[in-house]
Amino acid sequence: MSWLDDLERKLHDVDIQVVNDAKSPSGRPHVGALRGVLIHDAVYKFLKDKGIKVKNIYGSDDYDPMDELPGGQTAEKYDKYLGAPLSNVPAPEGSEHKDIAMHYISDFFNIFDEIGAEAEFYYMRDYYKSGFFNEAIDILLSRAAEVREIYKKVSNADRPNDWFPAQVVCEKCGKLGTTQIIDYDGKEATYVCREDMVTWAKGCGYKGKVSPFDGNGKLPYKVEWASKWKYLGITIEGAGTDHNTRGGSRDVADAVSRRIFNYQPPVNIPYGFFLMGGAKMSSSKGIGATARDMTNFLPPEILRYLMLTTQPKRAINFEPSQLFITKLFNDYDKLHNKIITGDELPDYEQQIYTLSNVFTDKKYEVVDFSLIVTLIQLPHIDIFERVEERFGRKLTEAEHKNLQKRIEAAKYWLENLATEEELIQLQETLPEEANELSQTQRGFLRTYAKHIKTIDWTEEGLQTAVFDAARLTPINPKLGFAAIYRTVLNKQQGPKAGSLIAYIDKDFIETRFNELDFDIVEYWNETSISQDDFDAWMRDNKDKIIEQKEQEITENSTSVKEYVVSLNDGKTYLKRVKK
RNA sequence: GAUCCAAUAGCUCAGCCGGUAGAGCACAUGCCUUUUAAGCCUGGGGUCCUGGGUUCAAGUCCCAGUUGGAUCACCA
Repeated sequence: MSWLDDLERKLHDVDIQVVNDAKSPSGRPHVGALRGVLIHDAVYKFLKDKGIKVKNIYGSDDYDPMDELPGGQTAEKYDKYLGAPLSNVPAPEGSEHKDIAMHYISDFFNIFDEIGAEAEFYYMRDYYKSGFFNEAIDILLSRAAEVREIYKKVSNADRPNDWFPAQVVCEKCGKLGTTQIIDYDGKEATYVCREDMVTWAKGCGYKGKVSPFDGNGKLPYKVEWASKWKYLGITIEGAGTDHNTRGGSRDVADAVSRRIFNYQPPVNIPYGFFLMGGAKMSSSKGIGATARDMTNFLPPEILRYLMLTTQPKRAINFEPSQLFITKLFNDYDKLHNKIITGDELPDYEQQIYTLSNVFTDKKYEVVDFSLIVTLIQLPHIDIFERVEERFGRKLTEAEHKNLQKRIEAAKYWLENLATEEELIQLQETLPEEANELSQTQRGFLRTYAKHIKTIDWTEEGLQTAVFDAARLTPINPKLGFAAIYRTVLNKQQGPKAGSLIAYIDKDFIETRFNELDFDIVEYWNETSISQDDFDAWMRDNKDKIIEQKEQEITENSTSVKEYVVSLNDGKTYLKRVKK
């Protein structure tokens, strides 16, 4: 995988590589946040495998000001907290956590385990309150003019001379996002809590003087980023494309890091968004899948595969369609099967696999996802039993677990993502589209309905009967199947016909298959062969024939001769010859 | 306005360090007859967006442009 090899070449010359990523816990993290998690985790695992000393840290930026109302919460309750540090905002009703930052981040951190990501967590509130960033705050406030210059030069943003690169928590209203430090004497900062500081929060107008240290103050995002690099010794940190634009936050942080802290910025891994059906998912609006949704849906190895097989720079365009999901599972399975059969693989494919399949050993057999999707839509089917039947053995523990997770994924997909058309739906009445079936197909349905009266109503029997009926029509079995799916499900394809029919009422099937108008003369026209062709066929098979019957039938002054011929392979063919 | 990403078969895309253009699906032919999103064989189909440059050699590297998507310029 080139991007990892690339990265290895760019590593800083230090004793220990520190990989960092962070999330502001301002809402339920959307699935895009997982891309960062998995990219950084992949880097961590990749370097560790190479014998390079490395640690992976992940921060909760919980001292950031709350800049929007939490999803599903009332303005009444939370308006007054807009602009306050997230760690100081109370959690919503019913939460087991005290503050809203912990409320949101704790479940997100749980996800790490579930998807096999390893990281040491840290919380920015702790760093601020413990004074860890005191030195950074002092340096930045003292050199405010240089920071203003950087803002101007790098992102062409004008910062007035009474703007300082830190904010303090207002002693009166507790807000942080609304305060502007206008002076710093080396010990204390003079600030105003401004009404018009930002659009998303209103300050109280208070003016005061306070020490900006030990949690009283906080650095704004861009310079905070540079401070984290310097004081946490971060050497590798990717970020989404939103940060990576020219003059964007990454550029500002880079400049601050170099010029103020004399620290080489970490190796960057710019990565693209995670798009859902072509649209960017937004956590704030409560639309699109959250990280939690996606983790509940996809098995970890599939999710990891999806995130890692796409080159970081490219956007992942996730579609919840059956086609897309099936392909995703199949792509992974293909790779997995190559691994278990020991095929030669390009290095990067091997790498992706190793980084994707982090939980189980490699020696398990996977069950096709679309098959599972089909089976769980049919009642009374024990999938585990059916799979063991097919494998011809008991499932191993790993296989059982894997299958269980896939069944859950299939259920999730059916319940939350599948469209009407993708569901298997028994048609209560004969679908309109069935009128497009040929007379041959109609004849087949009638033949089949008649044939299954005489057999055991079992999945296998019903499946075999399709082929028997096809020979007796005669019709290409493919078209026969199509006729069944059209009349029963109003689809072109469907689950294995025998299994499907086995779970449907007998009378229903018989009625349905005889329901279409039937023009027997046209049917004969379509299915008849010439006497010569018939004779040729008989010559070809003459050694195999064990029984032969014939009859002539007439309808509307048209006559055909039907030959029913049984061969020694146990199969019976009908040949129809036009008179 | 600036920046980033993309453009390759009908569709979705792969193409790692420059070396005779690939896969899946779709399509077509043939086979098979317990194939139903779970058969098999074979085949057709490409101006690798355009124009220049570097090179013995460019889908790949460089420059300019076209089209589409995204991001930033307030905050994180």
